[in-house]
Amino acid sequence: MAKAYEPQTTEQRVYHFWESRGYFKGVRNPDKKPFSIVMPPPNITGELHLGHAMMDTVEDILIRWHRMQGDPTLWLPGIDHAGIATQTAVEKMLAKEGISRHDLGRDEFEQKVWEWVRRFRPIISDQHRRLGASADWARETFTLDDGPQSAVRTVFKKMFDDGLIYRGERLINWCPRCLSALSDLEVEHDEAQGSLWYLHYPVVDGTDANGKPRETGESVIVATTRPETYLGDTGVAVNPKDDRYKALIGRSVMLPVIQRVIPVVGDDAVEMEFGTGAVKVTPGHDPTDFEIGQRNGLPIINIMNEDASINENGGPYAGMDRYDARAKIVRDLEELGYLEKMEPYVLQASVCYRCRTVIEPLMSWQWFVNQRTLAEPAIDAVKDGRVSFVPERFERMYLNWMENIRDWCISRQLWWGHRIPVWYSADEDGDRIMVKLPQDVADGADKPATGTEGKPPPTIAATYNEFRARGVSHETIARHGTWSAHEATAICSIETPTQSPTGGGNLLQETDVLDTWFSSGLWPFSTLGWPQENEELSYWYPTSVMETGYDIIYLWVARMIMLGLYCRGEIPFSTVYLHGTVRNAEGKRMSKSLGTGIDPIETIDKYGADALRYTLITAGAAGNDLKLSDQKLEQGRNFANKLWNATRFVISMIGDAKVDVAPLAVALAESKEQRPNSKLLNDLSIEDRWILSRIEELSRSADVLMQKFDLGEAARQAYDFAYNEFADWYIEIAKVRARDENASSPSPLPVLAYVLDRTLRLLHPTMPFLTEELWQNLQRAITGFDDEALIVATFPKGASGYTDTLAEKQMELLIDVVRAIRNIRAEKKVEPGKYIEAYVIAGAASAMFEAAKPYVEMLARARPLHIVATTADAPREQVATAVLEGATAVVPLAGLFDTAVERTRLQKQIADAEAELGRIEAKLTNEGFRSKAPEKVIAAEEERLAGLKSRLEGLRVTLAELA
RNA sequence: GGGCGGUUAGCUCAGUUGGCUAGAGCGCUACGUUGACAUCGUAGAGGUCACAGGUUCAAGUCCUGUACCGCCCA
Repeated sequence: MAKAYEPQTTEQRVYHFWESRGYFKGVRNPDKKPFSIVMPPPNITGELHLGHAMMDTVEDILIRWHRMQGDPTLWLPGIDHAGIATQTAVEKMLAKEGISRHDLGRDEFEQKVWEWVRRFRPIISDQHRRLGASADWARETFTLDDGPQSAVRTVFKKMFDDGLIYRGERLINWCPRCLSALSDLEVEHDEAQGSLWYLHYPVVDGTDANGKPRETGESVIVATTRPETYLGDTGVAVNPKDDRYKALIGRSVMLPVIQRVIPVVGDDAVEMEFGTGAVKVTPGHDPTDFEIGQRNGLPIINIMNEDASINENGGPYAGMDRYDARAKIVRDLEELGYLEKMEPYVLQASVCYRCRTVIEPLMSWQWFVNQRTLAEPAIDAVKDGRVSFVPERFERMYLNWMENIRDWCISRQLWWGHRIPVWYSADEDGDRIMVKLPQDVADGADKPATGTEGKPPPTIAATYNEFRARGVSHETIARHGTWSAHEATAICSIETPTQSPTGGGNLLQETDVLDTWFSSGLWPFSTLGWPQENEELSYWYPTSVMETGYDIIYLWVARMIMLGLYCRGEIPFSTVYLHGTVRNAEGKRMSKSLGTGIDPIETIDKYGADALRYTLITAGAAGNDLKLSDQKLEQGRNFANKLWNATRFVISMIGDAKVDVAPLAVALAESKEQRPNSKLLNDLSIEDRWILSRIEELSRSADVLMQKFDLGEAARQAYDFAYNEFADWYIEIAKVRARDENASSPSPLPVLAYVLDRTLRLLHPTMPFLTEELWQNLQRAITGFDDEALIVATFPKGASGYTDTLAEKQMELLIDVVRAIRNIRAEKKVEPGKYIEAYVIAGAASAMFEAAKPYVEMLARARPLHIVATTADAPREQVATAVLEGATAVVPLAGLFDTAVERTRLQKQIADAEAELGRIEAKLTNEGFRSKAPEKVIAAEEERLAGLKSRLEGLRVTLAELA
């Protein structure tokens, strides 16, 4: 074995071993309860980031832990087509070649995206493997595979028939760059530095002789961050309680330049403190204004095109981009004296979560899903505990959102995704289908010309029938046109229909695709074959755990619960485990575009996958964000190396011999009934009994922690055990025993091998590569286990009830004595390698110390070491003394002795002990404590009191003798 | 405006259902290559658990309030 652990030469070989032996396959066993996780499908947009590393780590730990318990285990991986994100990514790639999707057209663009998919699928898959993910790769599913396609159409149809899906014209979030609607959840709010403009709207009263509105000379000043939207104003609102404006309600004002006369209305929603207290109302471009408009019967004027340029309703500004129009409008109003002032203002900009473009609220026909009906059972499922969250607090967040849920806009004007399974019959509704066709196609070209410079080609719009009347064929319209048909009859169908129910032909499918999260919401069962009912589905579903980031609790988790209950009447999973966001060392959100990202694969190359996994799982707690840094990764790497070397040492100690660990495994069987004979254990030396007692305790603890999803704490405890107990003490003592030529004590090898074996098992879920490699090396040196690989070896639950209290107490004392002598040596600056004489006044522990004498000598560099029964047997002059509970260490100092220093030492020990004694006595003399505290706690306090008292007495005697 | 968090050692964070002297990693100080490991070892320093009340025999942990910081939803 190499001198240091080399993950680079281990990981991929070990992974291949596992995969080639088929350990990852989910195999049904009707006699056993399954454990299943459906992996959140990473987006096909690119490579995995550390969030995925976190996801893989947590899920793989759970999966491996269950697999090691013999549970039928399925981890089902997948990839998400990620509609808007992938479309954006591919568009960016094409833009580098100077091509836009409009140059290619829908079909050809889609082919480009499929090329992208073929390129990234294997990359993503390999990255999961680098992380050690033991998923069932044969089942890997893509959201656009036939299965999920069929699931999507089936659910859509069911909802359509149930009246839960509807078309409607609503104010929606529109991304002018993606040219698509977004759901509320896909809009993010960024703080941005903007301005607040104060505009004069002249008050008018009737008309003058020329029929023009008559200005009264007064004006109302409104404040706005978006002056260009004044083009769409249909009212001014004031708070009816506002004395300044009360009188204006019912009167009118006139918009400058475009001279539209609009009413002043009263509405409680207007904040009197904001701006001037009078607000312009643009119902067509602001959600709050929309509501004010609805309440006060104000008309809606849409002033923008889909690309956020001003449309024909913008009068002189028509055709300008929204920001150019803003600048021009501000200039014009200023020149005409309508601009009161401008102030800097920090505003909440709503941006597209994919491309960061400022979204535009726009009136638009879209498809929606009614949410209230779906939410109710999903609320119940969490309230009654069928679905629980880890950590628990997310349950409250979930409920809060669910109880205030709003309808979900599911249509997207994209070219990539699940196309809505709705058709229109052109034969029957040809007059109600509005078609847009590229100009040249409408004029008879076979296909649109390329080279549109990133813009949609110029189109002309007409009804379907009008185009047909002009001689354009149905095929041409179907191939090159887009249509909006909200007045036509929607024919919803799972299979692609050839005619309408009433026999109409020339069907045109809805051009919109569905929100990606619609298909994601079906993921826990669409991946298992639904809508086909089959054995796989009935065995693995509902799944056990949904593990993902808390940032998509609404976007995804909530929808899976709603849709799972709706489609199959069953919860999709019983536990939701949410991990936090992995941030960089400065606490910044990692982002490729900002260059603050850390590549998980680079990290693995540098530190090893096990180090990364250990760090991710221990560096924080579930649901909390964590800052990842090189320092933390180093800790993981160092731990891996520590385990490597500890194992290497144990194996080298065993040498060519084969150690039989079976007797120990039997003696420490899980249930008491299986281990009636404890003679084997009783015959072992104290440190053996101690380390065995500790490893069993650790195993029991790990079992409990894992069940509670406390994965980080389980790993931390194993770390502490491996370092502080196994390596620092047990191995160090074993070294002495191994070198003991008299071989007076039994060989430590079986215990070393057994404890190491258990430790590797406990750590396997967290650090799979390293532990498998070490375990297999260890296997070659031992007999007694028939597990074929660690990945499928039994995860220890610990021998129930087995605690060797005496051994634990005595070892603690031994460790304390060694530390006390080391401490005295350090204080006196004794050369580290030099042996010095020492005494241990061991009293009742004399026999133990006598047996352990060689170790104490070696560990404390104390030779000759005298184990004596009473104080009288040890020197009292010129000695340093450490009085412990149960033993006293005495180190003769001769030339190094300094009475004053020793007195100070003793006095400090006394002071500490007295303070402690005071606390305990206060407790024990407290009536309330005596009567109300549990017996166990009282007994423990009494024991401590006794120990402390005798220790104090020893200290006082020693101090007295010193003087 | 509504909801959810956080505040514990110089830094980054753990701390289960309240119960020994509040822990870890990193950093810091001193020493050290004795045949597993310098990706190491030994010894050590370092904390009014944000603040103020309350409940309790007992509070970092439970309750109320305050301050500051953060996230989510409107």
